[in-house]
Amino acid sequence: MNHRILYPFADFGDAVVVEPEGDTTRNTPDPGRDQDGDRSLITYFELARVMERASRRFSGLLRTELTKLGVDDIGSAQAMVLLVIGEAELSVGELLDRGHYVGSNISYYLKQLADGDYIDRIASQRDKRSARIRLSEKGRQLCTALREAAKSYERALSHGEQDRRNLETAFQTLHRLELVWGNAARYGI
Amino acid sequence: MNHRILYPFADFGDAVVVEPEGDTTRNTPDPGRDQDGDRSLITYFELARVMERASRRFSGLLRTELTKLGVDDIGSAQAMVLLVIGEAELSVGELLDRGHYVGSNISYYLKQLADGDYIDRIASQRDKRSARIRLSEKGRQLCTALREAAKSYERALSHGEQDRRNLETAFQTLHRLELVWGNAARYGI
DNA sequence: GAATTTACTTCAAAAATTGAAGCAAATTTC
DNA sequence: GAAATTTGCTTCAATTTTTGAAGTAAATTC
Repeated sequence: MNHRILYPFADFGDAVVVEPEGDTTRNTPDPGRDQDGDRSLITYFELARVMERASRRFSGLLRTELTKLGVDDIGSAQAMVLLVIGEAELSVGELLDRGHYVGSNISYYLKQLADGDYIDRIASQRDKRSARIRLSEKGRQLCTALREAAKSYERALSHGEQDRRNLETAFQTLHRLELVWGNAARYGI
Repeated sequence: MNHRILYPFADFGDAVVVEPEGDTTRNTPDPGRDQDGDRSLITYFELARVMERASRRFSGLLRTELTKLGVDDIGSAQAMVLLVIGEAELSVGELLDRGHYVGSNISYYLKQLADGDYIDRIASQRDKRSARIRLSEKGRQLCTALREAAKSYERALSHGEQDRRNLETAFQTLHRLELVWGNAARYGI
């Protein structure tokens, strides 16, 4: 199977050969198909785009859930932070590591979460600069409700062994891209 | 292999069983590992988060490239729109479909792209409401430069047969999530 | 030819992001 | 043990992005 030879047809610079392999979702954009009419190709650009779109949909779901729950003082991004915190009790720095957020950004979120009483700040004896953070009862309840809601969405996605593997593959792949792109940004090339 | 029984350990509502299977990138956050200490689990929340982070890194790369190229009148989001347009000549509506953008949003981007002379608007005889859009020479050159740049980043990601398949799996999985989450948002549950 | 629909665009307000600066506690250096 | 530096955040101001409502003009339907 010679794939190198197929590249010239790619709409974007670098592409990846795809075996169509009968899938259930025949609603796929099939990027590249129109260009060469024969073989489907995906690029990092397209992967980046689908990530963005899927993220947006996910935020949309969270927002819908929040609205349903009558929560209107925080948005999906803040809810996401709550979910990241989970049952843990951590400092802002640890949260930063966990979530790969930007410092000033998480401060902004935490302020809103604190204002809405979704989190508690516990002054630490050891280091008075960094308070520890954990969910308040209100925050915990919201998280539980969101997780509960997630379960219902999940039923729409079949949960066979193959699906699990695909999900895992997607996760690992994206994680790798995150690292590579992150390093590329920091150290060039 | 009974996986249903593993769910109770999930930190978030719904999880997916993961076979660690020796991978090269042992920098993985290993979500869930701390909770049960034995098996790694990933959830849709975590997948959504890694999508967001990877998207952010990608935008970062685009921004870096743009800066390198001396482009400072458009950002990564606008550059992405240029890449979506590619060689096509389409109406705003078609672009909307392609990119799954929000109407007012793409108007905003297109205005900036038009102001920067990255795109041409060609009045359509058939329907005077919708002009057709395509890259200007300047826009085309920028796209070419960006695609060229993408190639170098690519080398950091090995391109074996397995990698291709993983990339494809990731794409299909995210696309499916996009659809399901999108439908869920529109029609509830 | 009036009413409705389509295909956008514009606007204003809100939310999110960024980078620089600031600050106080902790640590290191002298 | 005082001064300088570092750490671990927070605050601020400026941008950028997103959203929703309203508007407009052309096309279509009634």
